[in-house]
Amino acid sequence: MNPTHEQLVAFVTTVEAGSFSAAARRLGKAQSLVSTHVANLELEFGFALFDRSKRLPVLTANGRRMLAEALSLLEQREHLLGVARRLDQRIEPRLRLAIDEFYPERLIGGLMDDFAARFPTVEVELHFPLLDDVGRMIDAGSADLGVMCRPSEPLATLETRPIGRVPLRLVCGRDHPLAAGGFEREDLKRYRQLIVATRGQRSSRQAERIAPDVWWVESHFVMLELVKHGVGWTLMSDHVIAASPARPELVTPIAPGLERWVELELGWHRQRGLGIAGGWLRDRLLAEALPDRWPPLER
Amino acid sequence: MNPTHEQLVAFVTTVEAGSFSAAARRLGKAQSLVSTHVANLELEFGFALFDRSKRLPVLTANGRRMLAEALSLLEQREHLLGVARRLDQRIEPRLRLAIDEFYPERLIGGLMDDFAARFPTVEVELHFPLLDDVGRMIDAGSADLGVMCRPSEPLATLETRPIGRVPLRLVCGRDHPLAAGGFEREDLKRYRQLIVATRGQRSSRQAERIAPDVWWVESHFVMLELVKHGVGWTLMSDHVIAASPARPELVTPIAPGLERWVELELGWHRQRGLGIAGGWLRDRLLAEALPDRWPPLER
DNA sequence: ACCTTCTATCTGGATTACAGATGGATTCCA
DNA sequence: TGGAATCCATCTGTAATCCAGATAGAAGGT
Repeated sequence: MNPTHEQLVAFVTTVEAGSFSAAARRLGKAQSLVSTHVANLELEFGFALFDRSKRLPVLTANGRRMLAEALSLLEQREHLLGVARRLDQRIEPRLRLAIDEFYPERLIGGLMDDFAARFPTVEVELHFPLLDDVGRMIDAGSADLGVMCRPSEPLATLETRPIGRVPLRLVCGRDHPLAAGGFEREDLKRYRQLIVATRGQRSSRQAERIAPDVWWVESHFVMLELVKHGVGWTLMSDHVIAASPARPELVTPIAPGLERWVELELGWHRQRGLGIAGGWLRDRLLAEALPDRWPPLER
Repeated sequence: MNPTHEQLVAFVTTVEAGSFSAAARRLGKAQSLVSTHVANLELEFGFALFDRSKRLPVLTANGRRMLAEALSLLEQREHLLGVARRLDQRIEPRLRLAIDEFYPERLIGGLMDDFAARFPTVEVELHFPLLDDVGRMIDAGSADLGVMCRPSEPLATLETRPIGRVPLRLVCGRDHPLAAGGFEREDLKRYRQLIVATRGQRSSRQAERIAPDVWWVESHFVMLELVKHGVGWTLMSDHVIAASPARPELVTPIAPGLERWVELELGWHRQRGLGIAGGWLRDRLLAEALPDRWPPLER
């Protein structure tokens, strides 16, 4: 009986993702690889981990029991890697950042300039994921450090610190009924609301909905295009609005009684830890938290 | 950074065995494989685990730190395997026993007869190791269940239960000065003592020495041949004496004040556990412990 | 009924794993 | 001091394994 790390990862990721195909997408592997890894694990163990009578695999009782063991083992392994990483006196060769699009880009520029000067040998990957969750990327090992919106259900494997919040403004098209302002908060419910979210995020984003009529869109830019055309209204941060090609056709009317913001936090893997360069960047990001007061948008 | 299970096993076994070559022998692998596994682990970690300036590798400070992590991880993995094994309702296909030669063979015959009837599909390996330590075999995974002498430094990874003791008799050749009997205990020190032990066991067997002049021999049978020829005397159990081709030329004089015996115990891997068949045999071996009184040797 | 998505199986190419041979160095013993 | 034994690192060749991608069948949703 010799289960491999990859088999255990395939098993655990299948449970978390809900299917072999979703697990494969998350891991960046072929679906057949995940399917085969789990099947081989079941052969080695001598019992089924999943019930496959329906289209989607469902954990068996034994599977639940082994899931607990596998999670524990993978956690222990991350711990070992974390210890090794801390003992490693070298600067890591690569750092992968995942930054939610709500985080203002202008804060990153100067910081990464300093980083480049200090760590010229580190290859940086800068992701602004939307189709993936930042927290899940860190958990899965495809990102080392990330800026994310505070999740409703935080992942236990992440170490997180709050770094501030970004205020959100009401945005609509010039011809939208809300464009002139002078309306009550209740009036917002009469018009369609657009919310940015990926397929897996709808449940966690339900708290953001105000209107009963909601469209979910997987792109900030596309959504603002729709807003420009009067499809509905949304709540968006200044820097995203400023960067949109639709900017000239967008208006941000005063919404009395509507103070909304996005709480952002920095996260990294608790056990895996960070290298020297990653630790430096984390400390800088924590030190330079978001400002409390925001300048008004330039016209 | 993706250390494999085999790399961690090679690392840990090298520490325990004292060298890459000894680890390779213990694992039944090529020396180059162990050497390469550890070297690759060091490349991944980014620091040396061993100091190789002398002929034998010596753990570095970082290596000691990683050893603790690796042992913990391997223990956790054994735990997972143990859980899987207990959930596995099938009878295991193979059971490997390692039995110290001090354990009387005649107690095994009937027991294994019952075992064969009850578990006809289980392939049994029966080892009577001398060049290997029973406890280490279980620890390393090359034996599932074992009968061993109580070690002076028990392995923490083993679950053990005492199963009795085997009395030892003084044995010498017919022409040896001690053959006639009628001597005091102090007289034993005047003659050479022969002790069975492998290379790694001398330190743990020091407690058995009575005479200052000791020969260490790696075979019960060879040792009794030497005793027959008057090279020295030894302490041995009845059943080993009875089975020796040298038996007719050996005598067992009464040694007043010399009560010696070997404490035997049953052991298995704490985390890895045992299957259904192995569990059955363990329970039978525990239930049928060694008798307290021994019949005299037949002439 | 049709489309989308999922799973299990199969194929082929690439990569990896490992045993064994070898040379150089260290250590021990006579 | 010299020879033998043992150890380690490197190299080679063979075999086995790994994985992506294609495919067919089934489940589920609209």
